[in-house]
Amino acid sequence: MSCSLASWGSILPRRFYARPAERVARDLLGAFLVHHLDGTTLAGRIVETEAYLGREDRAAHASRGLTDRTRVLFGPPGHAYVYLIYGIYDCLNLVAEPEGAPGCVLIRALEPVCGLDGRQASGPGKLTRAMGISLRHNGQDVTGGPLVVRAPQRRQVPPIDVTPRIGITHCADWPLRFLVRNNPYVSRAAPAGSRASRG
DNA sequence: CCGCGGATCTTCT
DNA sequence: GAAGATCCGCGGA
Repeated sequence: MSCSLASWGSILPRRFYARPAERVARDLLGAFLVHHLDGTTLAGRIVETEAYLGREDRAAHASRGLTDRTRVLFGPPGHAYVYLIYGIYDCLNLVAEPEGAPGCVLIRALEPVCGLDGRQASGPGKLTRAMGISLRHNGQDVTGGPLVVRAPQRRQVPPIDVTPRIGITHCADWPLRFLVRNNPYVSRAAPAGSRASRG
């Protein structure tokens, strides 16, 4: 992999995101998160995601309904939802589902591709720090602009593991975490017994 | 290797 | 006023 644009596919269109969050989360594996910042390009391959749903998902911010904070989640798909966690780290999500229906995908780990200069991007808090992503990106369109997601150049689906989500107390056993199998850049390995797959 | 506590602050009750 | 989609460093086995 390199910083050359030829290494990546085209920008994922809005219709890619206008689907159930768990489908979007799965299909984002292998795609590239690309950030053009201050004349430089930062990029990484998405290797770990989690889906967060709507009302029924008590682990999701959207389960509390429409508030100032969750407005972006109810808006059109293909936008960034960035929030501050524990007063320290910013977490990046991509809004899924058709407009009006809440749902998003938390980006949890990247395999460094370009410009990260040795910075770790494994873990949602470290990822945003490495990529220069912060609260100012909240609500930004990721189908055009400085922060975009691009398809793999070849539409090859990597082997995928499915596990419960990390660090939550509600709905802690729902299988909504997706990771590229055996990839060394995932934030945590798949717990024993929770392994599932799709080729 | 595993578990625990602290940092730090926004959001919602 | 409490909890929280995190991370790091410490102590013990």
